[in-house]
Order: sequence, then structure tokens, then C-alpha cells
Amino acid sequence: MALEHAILVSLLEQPGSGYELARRFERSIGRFWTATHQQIYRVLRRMETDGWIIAEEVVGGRPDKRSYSVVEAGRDVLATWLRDPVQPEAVRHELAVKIRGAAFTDAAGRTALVAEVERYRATHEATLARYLTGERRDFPDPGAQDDQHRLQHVVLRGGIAYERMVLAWLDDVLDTLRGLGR
Amino acid sequence: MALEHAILVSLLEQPGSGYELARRFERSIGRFWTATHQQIYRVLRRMETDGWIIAEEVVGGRPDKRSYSVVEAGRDVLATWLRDPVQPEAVRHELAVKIRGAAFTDAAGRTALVAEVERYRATHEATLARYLTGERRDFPDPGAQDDQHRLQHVVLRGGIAYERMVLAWLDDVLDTLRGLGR
DNA sequence: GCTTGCTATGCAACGAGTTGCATAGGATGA
DNA sequence: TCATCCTATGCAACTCGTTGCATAGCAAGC
Repeated sequence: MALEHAILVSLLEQPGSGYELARRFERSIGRFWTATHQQIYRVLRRMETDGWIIAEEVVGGRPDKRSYSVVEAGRDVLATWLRDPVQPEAVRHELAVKIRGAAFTDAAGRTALVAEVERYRATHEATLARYLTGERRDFPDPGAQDDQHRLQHVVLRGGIAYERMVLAWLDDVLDTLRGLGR
Repeated sequence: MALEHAILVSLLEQPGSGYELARRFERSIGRFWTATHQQIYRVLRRMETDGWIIAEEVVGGRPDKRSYSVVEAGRDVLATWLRDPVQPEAVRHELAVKIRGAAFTDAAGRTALVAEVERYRATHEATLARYLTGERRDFPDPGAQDDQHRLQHVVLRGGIAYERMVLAWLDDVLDTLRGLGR
């Protein structure tokens, strides 16, 4: 129900094609909103039909592309949405289910889960490292930022805080799993 | 693709009807896996057809109900799933999108967003309070727990850590929003 | 020269998840 | 007594999101 809005924000920050948006969703925006290219292309066409964005055909590149920009109606839609109440997040934390499920498996299954949690922990460690690198690169001087960068920065700080929290919790999980059965 | 597994874990912890499961998903399990009663009823029927669970008709109560329990085949499915790699979480954080979107609205819109973040913060404060109350009630003596309770407890500690992280971040967000435009 | 990979877009089919509505008995309260 | 709420289950219709596949030109490497 809100992929449209994530796309509006992304296009306002920087106009671009469906392909470019898909790449951004793998990086920056994808930290808090995921989408496949299929979904993005479909929603872009609908947004264009509804008059929220306009496309400019760019025939220079190897394959031609359609670069989208937000128009007035799109800005209005965004402004209205910003005033709507924030929906409670729909959490889907598969690992938490597995941890509680570990009570119903045998010792070999738990050993396998420990290994899986370690692997999972490594991916979050890598994500944190990426965020910190990106922070040093994009926000080297927190004192001298315009509004847009300050807002992007505070969202990134949220991502960093999340990853640190997850890492600390996963250590707690590993201790707990290893200490089972006395 | 994994509501089945969340249901298996919940039914292993405690057999119950579709309605009871729906209530649990609003409380305990719903902290990390959401589902409506519609979805739960549909999946339960499929799981019964597939022979993962069996239903017992309970005709005593006001409306009759079907109480489900996990059978051997269901345990096997769960054990296999526990060994599968954990999928990276698909994050959907609407508030983060709105914060970045605040760069493209006017002063009145930002004031409205501050109020909304404060309301949102209050809901998370209430959630944290509920978790802490539940922790004192369900896990008063961390030294003397069986495996199932230790695992439930570590998942709850994850929820508590998450809520604390969110609250601290929302304070950061409020400071940032209030400090915009110098 | 051939394969592989990247940019760039899209169709078709399916499965997951939501929303609105319906039923029906029992309890609670004005 | 009548309205409202809670337990308990379910249908139908819809939208959201994923997966597999297809196309097509250009670049890079073997």
C-alpha cells in the first residue's frame, strides 16, 4: 500500500529510471523498504497513468530508458500521506520463530541452528560495516548539513543502531543456545 | 511461505484452535510474526490436509471449536525447516520513508510529523512496558528455567532490546526534526 | 568466436495476505 | 428487552508481492 510513497521519496531525492530505482532499493532505500524490479515497473506505470510522475525518454544510452520525475500531483500525494498516522510495523522475524522452535528439535538440530545463527550474525556484521563506511563517506561533517542530508543521516543512524542491537542480541542467543540442557 | 512454521511452533508450545492461535498472534507470537484469522484458518486446513496436524472437535464450549495438535509429520517438517538458512528479513519501515520524505514538505507538514512521531513513540513505550511486565510475570527466576522457557525468554529479550533501541532512535529523530532549518 | 554479464524493460502465472462480510450462540449491560 | 460484545468459523473478492521467463544491445574475457 505504500511502495508508491517510497518511490516518490526516492524520485524526489533523485529522478531516475525503473532500473535505477531497483538498484537503489537494493542499497539505500532497501534498508527500510524492499521491492523487486517487477513491482517497481508496474507501480511506476500506474503512477504515471495517475499523473503523479512523468517519464522522459532517454535514447542516448545502450538500451533506451525512461527516466521519471515527480510532478505537483505527486508532491501533493506525498504531503497527504506524510500526515496519515504511521501504521504499526508488521514484523516478520523468521529467526525468532526458529529459536523458539529449537525447543522441539534434537541436539544435532540445535548444533545446526548455532552454526546458522553464526552465519546470520556475520551478515549483520557486514551490514553494519557497510553502514559505517557509508556514514563516513556521505556524512563526514555532521555540523554542516542541509535538511535533506540531516534526515537521511538520522535514518542511517537508525539502521546502525538496529544492526548493533541485533548483534548484541545474537550474542545473547548464541550463549543461550550453547547453554541449553544445563 | 513460513506462516506454517510459526503455527507449528505455537501448536507445539500449546495445542489450540484457529481462534486461539489468532489471539496468540496478536500477543506473544505476533511480536515477530503477524497473521489475520483468515490466513490462519486457511493454512490450518491445508496443514491438516497435508497431515502435519490433527484436529479434535471440542463440542463443550459455546460455539464448537476444532483444537489442533502437531503430529509426527509436522515435527519432521519443522525439523527440516530449522536446518534451512534463515532468509534475510524483509524490512518495511514506513516511518523511515516518511522521515526522508519530510525533506519535501513544508513547515506545517514537519510539525505534524513531529506530533505523529511522538504518538508513535508512546505506542512503543507502551509495548516496552508490556514486555517488561510479561518478563517479570513469566520469567521471574532466570536460573531455574527449562530449555523451552530459556528460548522463549531470549526471544522476549530481543523484543525488549528492539523497543529500547527504537525509543532511543525516536528521540534522535525528534531532535533532528526540531533542529531542521537551523 | 563464444560465452558470460550488465543495463533496461516487460509479460504471465502464481501464491501470500488483506478486507468486507456472514453466521450463530451465549454473556453482559442499560 | 434490545443492543452490543465475545467466541468461533468461514466465504468471496481483491491487492500485493514473488518467480520464472523473455528480449535485446553492448562490453569484457577466454
